[in-house]
Amino acid sequence: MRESRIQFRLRAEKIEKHPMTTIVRFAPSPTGLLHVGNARTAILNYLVARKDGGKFLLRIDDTDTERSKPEYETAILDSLKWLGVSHDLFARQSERAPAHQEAAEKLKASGQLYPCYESALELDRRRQRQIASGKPPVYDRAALNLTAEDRARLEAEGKRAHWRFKLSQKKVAWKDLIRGEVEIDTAHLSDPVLIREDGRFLYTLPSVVDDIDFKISHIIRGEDHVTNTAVQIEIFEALSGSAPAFAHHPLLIGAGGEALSKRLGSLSLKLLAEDGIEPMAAASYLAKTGTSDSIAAFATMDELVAGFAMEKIGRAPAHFDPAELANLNAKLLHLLPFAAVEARLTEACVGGEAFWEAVKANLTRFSDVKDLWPLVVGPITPVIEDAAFIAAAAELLPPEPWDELSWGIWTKAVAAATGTKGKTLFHPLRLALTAREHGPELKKLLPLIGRERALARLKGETA
RNA sequence: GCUCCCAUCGUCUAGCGGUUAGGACGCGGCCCUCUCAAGGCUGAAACACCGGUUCAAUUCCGGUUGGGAGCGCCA
Repeated sequence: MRESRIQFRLRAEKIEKHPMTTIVRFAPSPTGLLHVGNARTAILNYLVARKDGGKFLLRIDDTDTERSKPEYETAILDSLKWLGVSHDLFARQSERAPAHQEAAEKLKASGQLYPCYESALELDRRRQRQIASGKPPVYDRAALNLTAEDRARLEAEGKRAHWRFKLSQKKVAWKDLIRGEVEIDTAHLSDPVLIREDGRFLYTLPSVVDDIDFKISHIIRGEDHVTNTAVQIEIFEALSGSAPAFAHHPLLIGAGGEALSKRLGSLSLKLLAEDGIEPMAAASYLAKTGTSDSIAAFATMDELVAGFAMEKIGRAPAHFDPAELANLNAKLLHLLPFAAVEARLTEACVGGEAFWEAVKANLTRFSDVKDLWPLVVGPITPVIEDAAFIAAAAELLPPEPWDELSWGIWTKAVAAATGTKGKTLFHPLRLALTAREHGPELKKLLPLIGRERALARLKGETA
């Protein structure tokens, strides 16, 4: 009896926990480049999908035909690919007009979508007036009082209607996966325009229709959408009788506390890539900032998936600091094994495993390997300040084969012969061999340089 | 102007009435070391303010201040 009840409880919890398969979506509008704020939303969605074994829909929200550009869509796709956020499903809102139309007809039939005839200019003036007199700029629903005759007259005058969704003017509440209980009073909101005067849809209705048709289980987006969510829940309910789960994450703000805006073109992923930021450094930073986890470099998405939990996301805006990302980038490079970069080293026409192991701790960005490679293969024009000392050192260069011990053997011999030690011993050798004050450890570099080339440099030749 | 959210080291945060207020990044020092890194050890660094409630507030409540967001025929 007791046992069976526990079993029942367990089963019930399981069902409740996984009522359906997780399907999330990331829905950028192709009106600009993907920036770090969008990318964070994309990653969060991706991690949820991966963690739950669900699916990730990439949806291009291109209902604004004036501002949407195919080249932006391409750029967004490229950026997501670079980031390592892959999608299972793909859709473009512009291609789903019939479904949107059908939904609109349904709402018109039920009287929840009503025609309005005010001009944009008129509405704008009205808003100004409301704000000036200290009132919230909310649409007064004047069009709701229009009779059939009024409408016929306006139409006859050549006026075309735009259509608004009739809000319940009640409180809409949901349990936000990040913010907890949220309650929005739609009485404080304007009835949203769903269809423009020219017949094109605004983003609100297509978004809901597509979320329903693609069986989206969780809508995870920035907190700039919370009031939209109240509106959209009402549309969800009008159309399908239920709404998905919602999670609104805090927005990213600039290192100095200023707003991050896509429209200002700030901090696009494209720019980060050009700056030599590793995709996984960006992904690690964006997945971890604003969470209770330490911000650290992770080499694979799998690790980020393993550590992900919605509960770890905070409720306050997080600062995005490019300097911190650059630092994380270096950290990531330092922990990458040769196998992870082999192809890229080949592509960059630089050395293999020994070279990577010798220089990786000195990298801030991957492209630094190109600057370091000449230390090994030349040409390097040596800097020799004390010719006699260097000549003496050259005489003592041990015979090959060389390994990491060769450096020690050689420098001990030089020390014994010349009576120098410490910096006065090593500094001239470094300058002669690499022409630089600083650089990777010479015990690792020397075998790579090789005896012939080392000797040439010690003789003052460019090699 | 109105509505909503937030407030702990410089940054990301842990804390859920009694703690030497913990960790991570960054910063300083020491060690290692030919240098710069890397690595090891170590140090400095925070409860925004004012009122309540309470034996006791970082923690609960109210206000102030500060920050974020929304109020489009944008998304």
